[in-house]
Amino acid sequence: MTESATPPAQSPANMPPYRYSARLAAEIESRWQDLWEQRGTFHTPNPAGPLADTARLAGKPKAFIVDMFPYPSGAGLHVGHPLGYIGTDVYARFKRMKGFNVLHTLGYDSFGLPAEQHAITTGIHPRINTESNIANMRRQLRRLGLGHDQRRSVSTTDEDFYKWTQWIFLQVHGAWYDTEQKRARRIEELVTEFDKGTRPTPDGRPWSQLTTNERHQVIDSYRLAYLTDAPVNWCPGLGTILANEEVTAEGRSDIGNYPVFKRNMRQWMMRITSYADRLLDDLDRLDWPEPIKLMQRNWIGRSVGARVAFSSSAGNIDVFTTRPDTLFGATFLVLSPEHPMVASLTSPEQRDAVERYCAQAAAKQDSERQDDSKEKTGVFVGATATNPVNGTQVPIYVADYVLMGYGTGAIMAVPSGDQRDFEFARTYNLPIVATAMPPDSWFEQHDIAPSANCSTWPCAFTGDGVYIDSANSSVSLNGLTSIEEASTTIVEWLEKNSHGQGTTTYRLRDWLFSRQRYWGEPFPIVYDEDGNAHAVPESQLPVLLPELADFKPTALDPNDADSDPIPPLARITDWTQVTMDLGDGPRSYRREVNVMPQWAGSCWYEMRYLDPTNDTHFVNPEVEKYWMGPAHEGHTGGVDLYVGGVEHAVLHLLYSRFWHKVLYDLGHVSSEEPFHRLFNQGYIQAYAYRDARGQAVPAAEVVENNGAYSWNGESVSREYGKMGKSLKNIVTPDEMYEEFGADTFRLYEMSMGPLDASRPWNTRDVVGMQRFLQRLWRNMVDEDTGDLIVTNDPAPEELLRHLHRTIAGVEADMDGLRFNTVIAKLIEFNNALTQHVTQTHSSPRDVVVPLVQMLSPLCPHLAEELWARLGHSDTVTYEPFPVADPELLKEDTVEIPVQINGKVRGRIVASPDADQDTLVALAQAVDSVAAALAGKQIVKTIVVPGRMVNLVIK
RNA sequence: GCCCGAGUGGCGGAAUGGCAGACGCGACGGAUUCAAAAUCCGUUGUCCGAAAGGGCGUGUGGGUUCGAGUCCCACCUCGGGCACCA
Repeated sequence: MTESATPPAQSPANMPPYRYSARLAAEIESRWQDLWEQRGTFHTPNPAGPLADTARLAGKPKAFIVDMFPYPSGAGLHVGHPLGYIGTDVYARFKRMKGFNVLHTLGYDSFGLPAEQHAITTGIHPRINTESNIANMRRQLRRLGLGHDQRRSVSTTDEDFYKWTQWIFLQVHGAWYDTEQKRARRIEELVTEFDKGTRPTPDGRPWSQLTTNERHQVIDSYRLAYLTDAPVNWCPGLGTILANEEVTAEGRSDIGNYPVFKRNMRQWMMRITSYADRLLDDLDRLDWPEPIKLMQRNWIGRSVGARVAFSSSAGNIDVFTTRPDTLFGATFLVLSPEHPMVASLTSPEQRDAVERYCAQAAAKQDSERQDDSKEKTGVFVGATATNPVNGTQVPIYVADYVLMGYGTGAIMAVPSGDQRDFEFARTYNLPIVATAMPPDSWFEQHDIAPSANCSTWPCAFTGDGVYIDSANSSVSLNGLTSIEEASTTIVEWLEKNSHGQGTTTYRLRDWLFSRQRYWGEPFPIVYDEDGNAHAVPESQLPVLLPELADFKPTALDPNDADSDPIPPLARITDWTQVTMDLGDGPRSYRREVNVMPQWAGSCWYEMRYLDPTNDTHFVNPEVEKYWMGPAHEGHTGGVDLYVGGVEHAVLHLLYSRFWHKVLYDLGHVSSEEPFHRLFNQGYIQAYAYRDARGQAVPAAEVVENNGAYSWNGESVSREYGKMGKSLKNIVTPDEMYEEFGADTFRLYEMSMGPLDASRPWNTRDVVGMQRFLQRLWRNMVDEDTGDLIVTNDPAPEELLRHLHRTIAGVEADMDGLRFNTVIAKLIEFNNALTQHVTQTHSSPRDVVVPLVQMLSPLCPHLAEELWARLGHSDTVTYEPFPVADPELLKEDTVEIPVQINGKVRGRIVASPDADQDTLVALAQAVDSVAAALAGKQIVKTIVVPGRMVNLVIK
């Protein structure tokens, strides 16, 4: 049997004419999909604007359910792609039946590198490709029966979408971060403060004395979107800047294998670091998976410590440390090779060595420098600095294990308290001084005698110890026992004596926001003759991406590190040069020729679903308030459920939170967070097979025999991972529609396991879900005549009780997105119904109706069909979800296990609320229990009423 | 190296600290059929046993508890994230 073989084709000739087969399913499904579209079944009402229908939303709570929108790939879908979309569709349909006004749709993230790269290889314009890909994906997804409001589907490349991406950029550009109020404010308010003198200008001169250019520069330095020289990966051979992910470990381009150079270039940045604390702290309020929160916390990387000034001949050297308590143990300083003071500190004797070392470091790739398996290297600069706590002269080194981009790019090295410093000190024979006496257990663990003499230590000690040798005339840490206490003490001293201050640094960097590409949103920015950036007025948005026949980047001499990129847009000189009136008459300006990164559109797209055609606002404020809502009890506001892959844990989910907070601060949105509840769906994985030469062979043709795999008689090896064209293991939804129908396919994907777990695809297993639907269909429809076999006779009580147990369980599991156990419960109930139908040849309406209702979120087409056959003229979509009757949930009797010493030895049947004495008496009367008890003494009796009895004997 | 997450039948997976293996696949047996497919019914953790029944079982080793897949400690394996962040 092959792993993913298709079952033998059914023979329609011998099949009963009304069997629920793939053929019948296809007929039902396409009919209902057309009906839904004609009737606008999934059109969701807004409280205002063109989509308003206040009557339909009256009294209903709202549920805004969003999938992470896809990039419209040309490769088409495989069965792994729709997993999350099916999950959200089932949930959305469930919530509709629970009386919620549900908004669910899907847009397309169409700008960016993949589309552009594809265009470059094929020579087809990205717009053409993008549009045909979107059309194809819409077709494939429509066939799945997703209940989306199609009127609200948007694409980030639509002009009336990216108009608002540009508008939001201008909001960010037009804002600054007030560190006192801890929020973004409009740049005009900053100007007012400067003008009034309530806020001093950077150099202290009155605002009125600054020239226009000077004012412009001061204001620009405060903006949340700003220009700066930032190091980038410049690849002249491709004519473009590359993302870190696109550069190989050897420092060459992933595509084309050209050299890549680190260079500073003028780039747009977003001041996300201003929001570091809020992005970190607000995580606590979100209903997100803990691992994702943890990844964001690590990414932001807040570390609390101190800056300490060490004086030197070239001025003060600021170091950052998280362990100010170890200051007395600092025996040398280390500067990053890029540190601006390196040159001025270097002595003439050491100049050659230092320059050589820095040049080597500059030539290295980040990945090389960060390979911590290698030995630490560094060079003495020939100068010393003074430790402010004890006046010690400590040598200054330059070493590439210190990074310029973190803290101050300079550290104080405490070899006794930091493993990296310890290794460096051992390599260069630098002194190691203990400032804390480790506990005896630490010495035992390392098999050495307790001693403060670090010469015997095998490594640094980083825990809590008793402080020693840590005092000067005005402060002493000696005798303290905790890092926290010692740190507080020494920071107070540093601040009092102006040697430093407590401070917090972050691993998070500002966001590099420009790309030297074509397929992205143009910046709404122009430059004047002095090079000052100006915002394009709102009234002139969108700044359209100009049509460009040759959209390829200009390739340059691959080895010329000093060349400059020529972004595609720079070549259209009649576009880049523009005359406009920015309030001081028509002038000539030069447009920004970079474009925004792929992330820009995805930072806010969900809000455009709310009001997709609005041409005066990015979203009508009333509509925004209704769907995104302000925070309330246990809810941060924003999207109610956001489902997508874990790969967006940091970048997209951090950038979008940042933009949302800026919009909140400026009063444009009513919630502080965009996504209240986040759920990461797992991935569908698949087996792939390779022959002896390592070539992938078609997985569908591989034969398994006793755990060995072969293809065409040749033995092949199996691996487990992604589905991919090159692995020849792709299974498409279209194949599943063809063989089983969309409802069976949906059901299988939901039944494979919990939604957040990854699982292997097995086409062989799909048939189980089809059999279930066949049995369910047969329980209501005669396979030979097509007649309904449903009667109005009441169901037997036992079946009714089973139904209500099922309702209660299904409802709870639906709410928790546990669709796999929902399906198990429905199958169990349907199996019980089958027994009844087999005996009576009829199906009681009072259990069939709720069964169809419960099935409808999972298998909407089949449910609609049965619903109509049961005599309803309207869709089942908005029917109330069945409610479990508490009376029918109570059992008259329950079977209870009787344990002897924790092992089951018998069973009793009793009333669920029988008391302890009754249960024990019943238990002792059971033969097997009595036998086990014979001659023994019961020393303890544990009874959980309605659940179990345990007799402890000896 | 550090930080997360996960280990349950032949396979995917179920189990508020209370009958381990729900449900599905596969396999085996039977009904139906000229025959097969499809469909329906039954069996299916493992070992001993003819059976009744019993022993053993949730990665490994300890612990808490009347009772542990579930809680605690240590370890092993796999998956993921970060990676000289001072």
